Amino acid sequence: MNRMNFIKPAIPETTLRRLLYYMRCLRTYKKDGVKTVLSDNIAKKCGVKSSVVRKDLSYFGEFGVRGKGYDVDELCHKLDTMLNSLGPINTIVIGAGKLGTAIINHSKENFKTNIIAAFDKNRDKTGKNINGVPVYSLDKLEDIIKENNIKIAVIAIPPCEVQPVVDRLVSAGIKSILSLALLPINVPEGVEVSFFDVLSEVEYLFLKLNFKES
Amino acid sequence: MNRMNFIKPAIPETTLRRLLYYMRCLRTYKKDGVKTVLSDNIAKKCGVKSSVVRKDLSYFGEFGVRGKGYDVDELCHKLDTMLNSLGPINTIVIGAGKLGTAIINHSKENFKTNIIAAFDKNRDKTGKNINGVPVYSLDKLEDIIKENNIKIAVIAIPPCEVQPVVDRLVSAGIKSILSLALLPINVPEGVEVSFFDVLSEVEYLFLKLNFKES
DNA sequence: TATACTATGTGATTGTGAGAACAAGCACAT
DNA sequence: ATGTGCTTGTTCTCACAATCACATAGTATA
Repeated sequence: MNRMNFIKPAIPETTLRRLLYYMRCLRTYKKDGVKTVLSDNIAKKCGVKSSVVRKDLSYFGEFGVRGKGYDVDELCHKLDTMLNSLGPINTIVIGAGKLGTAIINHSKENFKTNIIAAFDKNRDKTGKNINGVPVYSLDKLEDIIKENNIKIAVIAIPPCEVQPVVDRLVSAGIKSILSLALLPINVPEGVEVSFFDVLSEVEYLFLKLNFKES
Repeated sequence: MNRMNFIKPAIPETTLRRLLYYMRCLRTYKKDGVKTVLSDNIAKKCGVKSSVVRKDLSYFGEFGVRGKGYDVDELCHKLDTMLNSLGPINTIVIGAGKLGTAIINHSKENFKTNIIAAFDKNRDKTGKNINGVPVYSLDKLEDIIKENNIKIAVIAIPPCEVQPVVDRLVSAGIKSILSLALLPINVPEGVEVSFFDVLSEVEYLFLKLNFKES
């Protein structure tokens, strides 16, 4: 049954995360000129079971043909349309230093996520462009967020300056913060914070290896 | 009950991940000179329930005093000791380009994760040091992995070159791969792959906002 | 020393996601 | 037209994680 038309169905977070894998996978199939795929093809590529793929897709609709599989172009298109109907993925980056710049440049190779503005307190950074993305003074923060109805912000500034900026982001309407600084930050109910750091991920993998295996 | 001394207890993955948050949180408490914390203090900082904190900690031992809370120094020290007893978190980075270099430099500010070697197929990169980390030719891959008993590798090379390198990593004994390239990769049973990309994370947060809220 | 109070540690319960198995449906051959 | 084979969509079961609630054990105070 197609639940797509209902408002806000309860889709598991794990499903949403895997959906990104599937999309990625489907795009490479499309690029390679593959016409049809089975749930098991996708599953193997993404390292999950085929029943998981089918169940995940079933949250969004019926896309396949029994006995035959999924039409790559069609599935790709339908999922894309569905996601585009949610509006553009607009985001801002706080901090136009090394890390911020790297993220902005990296984003230009990715057509999904739009970084529409960067912010820096440093005078010699503001007013310029980084790969087409304007760098504003932090004074403009609230204005830009409200004008563009931004809900997600990426924070790439030194740890000690994080909390005041977070407070401003929250009161300006930001609902989800991706922090590249490792220290814990305080936000009110309803705002989500995730941390993002390669070395933390390595630490986690390390713990996992040590506490799960044999 | 302290399960630390038993071999490979079944600790939930979610607990392991949160443990990193707690540690991070405890270090800032320590730095701020806070002597004692309650499970609820940690919980609020990390965005979880206090009972979750207590249960998570209980997998590793009894660290608190009823009616009083946790001694910050003591808890910090005990958890650190426990993790150090697992041995050093040694890892290697494949690819000494922009991304690889950034990670290596970043790792120098983090005392937990040791990057002990980098690899690159490019002749003008090999033989040099990046912030103290030697850059080897890819020929040395298997030797270094085996000599140092490396289990985790971070891949920061162009997508098209990923799969052959993965195959070599796996047969050299790598158990966990963190890929910074977005394309799916194939590994045998028992080897885990995670993907890591800021913009994918933004995409995920976006989906989460749209499919979870109100 | 006794009593009230406070916060931990844990057993029990609820909830949620993964995996397996099966029913349903389409294509194609005969 | 009908049957066969194949893969999807879905139900059901199991396992695991989050949450609750309470017993436990310490502190503080009079």
